[in-house]
Amino acid sequence: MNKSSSQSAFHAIPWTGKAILLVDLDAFFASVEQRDHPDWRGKPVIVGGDPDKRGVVSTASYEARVFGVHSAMPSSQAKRLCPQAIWTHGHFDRYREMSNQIIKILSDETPYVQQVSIDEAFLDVTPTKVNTEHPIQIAMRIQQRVEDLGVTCSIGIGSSKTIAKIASEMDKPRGLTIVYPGTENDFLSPLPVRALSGIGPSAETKLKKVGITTLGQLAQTPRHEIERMFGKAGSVMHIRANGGDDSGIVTDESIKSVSNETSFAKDLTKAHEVEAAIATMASKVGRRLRKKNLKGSTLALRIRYGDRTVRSIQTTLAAPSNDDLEFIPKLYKMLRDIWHEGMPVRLVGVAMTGFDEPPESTEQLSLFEIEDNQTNNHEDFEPLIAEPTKRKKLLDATDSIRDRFGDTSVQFGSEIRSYQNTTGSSSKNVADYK
DNA sequence: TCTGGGGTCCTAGGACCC
DNA sequence: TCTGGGGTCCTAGGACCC
Repeated sequence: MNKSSSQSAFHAIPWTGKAILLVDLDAFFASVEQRDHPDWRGKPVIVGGDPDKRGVVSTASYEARVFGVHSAMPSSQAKRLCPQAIWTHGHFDRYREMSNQIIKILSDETPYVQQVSIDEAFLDVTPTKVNTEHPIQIAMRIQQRVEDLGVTCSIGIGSSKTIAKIASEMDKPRGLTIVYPGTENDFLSPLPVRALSGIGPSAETKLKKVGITTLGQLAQTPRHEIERMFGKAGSVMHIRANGGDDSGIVTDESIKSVSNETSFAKDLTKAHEVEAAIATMASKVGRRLRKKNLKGSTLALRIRYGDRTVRSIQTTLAAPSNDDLEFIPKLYKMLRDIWHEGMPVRLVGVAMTGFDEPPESTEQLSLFEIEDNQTNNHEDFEPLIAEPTKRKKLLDATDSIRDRFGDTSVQFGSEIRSYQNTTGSSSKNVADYK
């Protein structure tokens, strides 16, 4: 990319003050699928759960959106609207990989990159004496480089994160929307309150009851009235509706929780089914914690009942843990506090939070060591897990095997039951694997 | 055959300590 | 002996985001 030549051909109103970009990848998951499957390009593609298993749409390609399909729509409804759509459950490692490549592109422009999700990031590209380039030029170069990777993005440019975010949504896909400093209030005032990040269905309803439907009306309402309705959040939304938002780019966001949850095609009612589901979720959480080298001190269990009401229970562990063999029994105890046999269970979730302790140094076993440590004998299994350091090695080894051969390749007793009960698929235990 | 799964942040009440 | 207040931790629930 030749900066000087593109600069000479570039004419725009000079940018004064802070410049924030919001880069949003267009229909990201579906776009990656179309990139990776050339024959899917130009066709409706839906990434989401099964229509007959209470699934929802994660992302719909623009070709599918023409039929009215959109994110979070029940898959069953999407299927009715667009029966010819190509359906996939998604390949999240692949999306993560693409996302990382794009973050690298953004990091070439500035160190002030804040990734807000797998498909969105803020950048601070405020012109300085050293970096005099116009924000629009930077945005155009980012769009080109992202397209070179085979997906597209929309970008909003403004004087704050709030403005950049809303601007990015004005024109999709491949849009570039600029809100010049000083024009923020004209830009915001006609927009519906829902345009503001932080105002969801609940706040929208509450505001409508007092006659506020636009950001202009929200901005004109005395601050204290909005604070009375929404507390601290109200103060923030009032400031933002008035074009104010001095929040900066946060670059070092550490993980605060790791969770796994699943909804069932049919509600569970039997204790062994619910316990098996909990064990499966817990083992996934444990594995991800170990992968991230994290140990959590607060363990939480979440149940959604047949009537969709939710209950949760959490407990503080005596010592931080990432060992599901250790905390699964605790989850069973917690389960008894919020559920009894016969109550329909629609969803089970397990979460670990409380990562206060600095992560301990990574200690990985090589594949050779794993094979050396691997046992062929089921009788050796129990004594092996009783001793903490050996247990860590066992967990490392099973994690590695799962990485290579998939989740169902290695299962502990409590999990095996879950697969037999819910899917009927065959499974192997550690001892069978070699 | 309506409404997932991964997160973050806030609130409010109770326990406990000083 | 009684009362109070602040700070902090813990817990459950809920709003919101992508």
